[in-house]
Amino acid sequence: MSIKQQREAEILAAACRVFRRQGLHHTRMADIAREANISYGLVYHYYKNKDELFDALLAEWWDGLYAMLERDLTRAETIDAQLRILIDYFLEQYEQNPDLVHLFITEVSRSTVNLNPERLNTFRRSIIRTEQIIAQAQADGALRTDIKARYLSTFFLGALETMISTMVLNNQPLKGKRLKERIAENLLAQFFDGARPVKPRR
Amino acid sequence: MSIKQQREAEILAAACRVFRRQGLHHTRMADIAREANISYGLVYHYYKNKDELFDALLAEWWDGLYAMLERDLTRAETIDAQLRILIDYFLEQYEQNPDLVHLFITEVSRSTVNLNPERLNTFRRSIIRTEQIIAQAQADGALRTDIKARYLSTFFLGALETMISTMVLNNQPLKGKRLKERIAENLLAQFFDGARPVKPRR
Amino acid sequence: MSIKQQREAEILAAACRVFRRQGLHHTRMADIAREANISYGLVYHYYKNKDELFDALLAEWWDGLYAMLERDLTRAETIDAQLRILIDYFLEQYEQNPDLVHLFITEVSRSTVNLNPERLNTFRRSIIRTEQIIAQAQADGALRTDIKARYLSTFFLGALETMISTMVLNNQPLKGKRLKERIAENLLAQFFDGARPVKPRR
Amino acid sequence: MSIKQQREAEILAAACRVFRRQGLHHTRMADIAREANISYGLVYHYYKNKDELFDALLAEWWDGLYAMLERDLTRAETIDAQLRILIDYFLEQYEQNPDLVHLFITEVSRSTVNLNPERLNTFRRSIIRTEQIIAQAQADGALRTDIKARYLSTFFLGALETMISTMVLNNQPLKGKRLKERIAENLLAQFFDGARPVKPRR
DNA sequence: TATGAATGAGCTTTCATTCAT
DNA sequence: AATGAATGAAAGCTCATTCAT
Repeated sequence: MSIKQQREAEILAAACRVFRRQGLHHTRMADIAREANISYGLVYHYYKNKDELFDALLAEWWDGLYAMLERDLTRAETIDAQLRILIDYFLEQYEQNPDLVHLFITEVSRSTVNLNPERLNTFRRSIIRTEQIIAQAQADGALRTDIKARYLSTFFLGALETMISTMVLNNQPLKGKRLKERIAENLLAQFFDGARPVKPRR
Repeated sequence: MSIKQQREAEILAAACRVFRRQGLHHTRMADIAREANISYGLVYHYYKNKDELFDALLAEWWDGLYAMLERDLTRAETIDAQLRILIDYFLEQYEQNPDLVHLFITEVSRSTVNLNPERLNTFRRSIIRTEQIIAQAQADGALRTDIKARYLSTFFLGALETMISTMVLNNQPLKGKRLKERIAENLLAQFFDGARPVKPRR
Repeated sequence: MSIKQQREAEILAAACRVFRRQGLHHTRMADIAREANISYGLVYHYYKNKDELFDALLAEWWDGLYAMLERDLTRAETIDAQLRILIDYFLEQYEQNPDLVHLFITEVSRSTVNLNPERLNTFRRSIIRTEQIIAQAQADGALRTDIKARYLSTFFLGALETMISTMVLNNQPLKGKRLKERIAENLLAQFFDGARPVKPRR
Repeated sequence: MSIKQQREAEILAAACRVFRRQGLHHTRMADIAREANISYGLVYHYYKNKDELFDALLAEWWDGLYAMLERDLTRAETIDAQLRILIDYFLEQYEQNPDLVHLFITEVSRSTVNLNPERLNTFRRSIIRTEQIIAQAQADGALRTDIKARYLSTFFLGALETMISTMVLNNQPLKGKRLKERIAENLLAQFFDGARPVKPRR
């Protein structure tokens, strides 16, 4: 990793921490520079402006999400496995980089004003991709068809995202494989089988 | 209704429209004044500053939500009826005042930086109240107990909120009793019975 | 006293109290109205604007001071009696209306920006008048001549004014004839005989 | 002297000039910037706000005054020498930096609203210190004791301050050693020996 | 690469004053 | 006489961004 890349990573990491603490709009370029222990002029040496810095910060997240959707999801065979992959991806991301996920949740997932058109497009494609997976499962007879794929998909993603949000907003760390597994299983159980008292299927 | 109250309502309505169009942070007091066809000094005559104006705007929403929780939810007998009330409340709010719900979704539901402590507290109590309802239903044998009330509650609220969010972010109007009913029923069906192909219960 | 005059007096009294508390430049017209228990629109009914209100407030003080100089001072025979009259006038004014004297000391005596040309003129004439009295006493052989009248006058007025200022700034009330007498006698004693240990004159 | 210190000095000097011309409350930050030939924002780069700028301006004056009191006054042997030092300090300050002394006289010496608590404290200590010197001289038999130290001190400082004020308010420059000496001697002569025609002491 | 001085547009806020009622 | 709604000029202050060094 070159010195330049190192500096860029440092700045991004610093920006991420400050954004989490203060929110995107209450963060000054000077705050980021101070957090990174550099002068604020230098931030501009690496990033053209605040928007570009913010965008660079999201880039890794987006790229990872989209790549995952294309690669892993397509490969998985059952809808159970596919949704599990989706859940695991988010939980792992949160475990590894909670600040970045926090940023996504608070500044992006519910408002599009902060996104440039390209990112917004990636965002929409991700959601549509999930919907397609659901629709395919319906066609395969693996999911009920009396609820539109669009709704099922919304319900699933909403539950997942809110799960993460709750942890984010309460500053809950996500430590340990066991906890992640339980969350994933609970979410899938509710999604597939519902919240009614468990009756042995068949 | 006094002139004062009328003006306050006009300003709040104008603010709501502008906030929706431009987002909280990209809205200037001058924008609100222009939208309300008054001088910007007058906005300050009625509201001390932007934060207080924003807070006043949320107050109706919060007060309505919390009052509903206390009144209607407690009265309803089954968990099905209770959750239906919750869903209906949000859908009706969105139907009647989509801008305000938009504001809630984009500026509040996923970030707490814009909230003063009192509002934040009301917010948290609402979530806890929902959790209590779920827990009670578990105790009554109406909901499965192998998933914590906290998780079930999160999944439900997440699905509901994302449903609304999707409409909000796509600027979908919600017109007509039929559409609201279908959405509510779909959400409840998924939540209670799961996404698996429908097998006749019992 | 007509109702109109009563109202004007009330407003002036209220203004005087607020000016003392907050200073001329930190006082809003609304503050004065609130202190007088009237609407701020009404203040404008009686006084054209803030400057005119301030000027009206000073008018009594000025008029009294100037009249006294013309009337009493001229009549008194010795320089001792004349200066005593001057001192008594200030001390009595302070006793009766400390807020007004406070205003004079803090907002007028050391800065002329707040005065309109007419008032400024009266102010200057008062000082010149005092100087003339001193000069006359010098000519009569009652005061030393090796110090210019201008200086002697300055020293005397400065000592007097600072005496009052000290009481003003420390919020000392001036109650009782005895205290006033002692202050006056001390001031005259120092001015005439100096601060050296008392040696019997003659 | 660093560039930063230079700029700060420039801004202070500019502020001092504008304050003198327009008065503290009629001076805009923009006026100061224009006077210093710098951009508006740069003033804020160096001083947080107008109050802090004003305070920084007074700091030199205060610090000098207080240091002088502690150093020179304590060292001088007779009360004559001590008061002469006090007078000389003010006259020299005025000669060197009339604008700053003007500011002190017009905005500070007669009103405390513009002072922060720390400066106010220093101000009060200076006055008390002078009083102590007078009291000591009384104890030593060098000054009369039938007038309280507090009054003698007030009379002296009042005469001195008004002397300076008169020059300040009339925009009299103070040029030349001779003039300063005469003023000082006159003031001391009046203070010590009084205004009566001179009778040879002893 | 690095600094932070310098800029100024743009925003919030204040408040004297006017005016309809 | 009385009110307080309404106006908008005039400040104060912020901060993204540029630029000389």
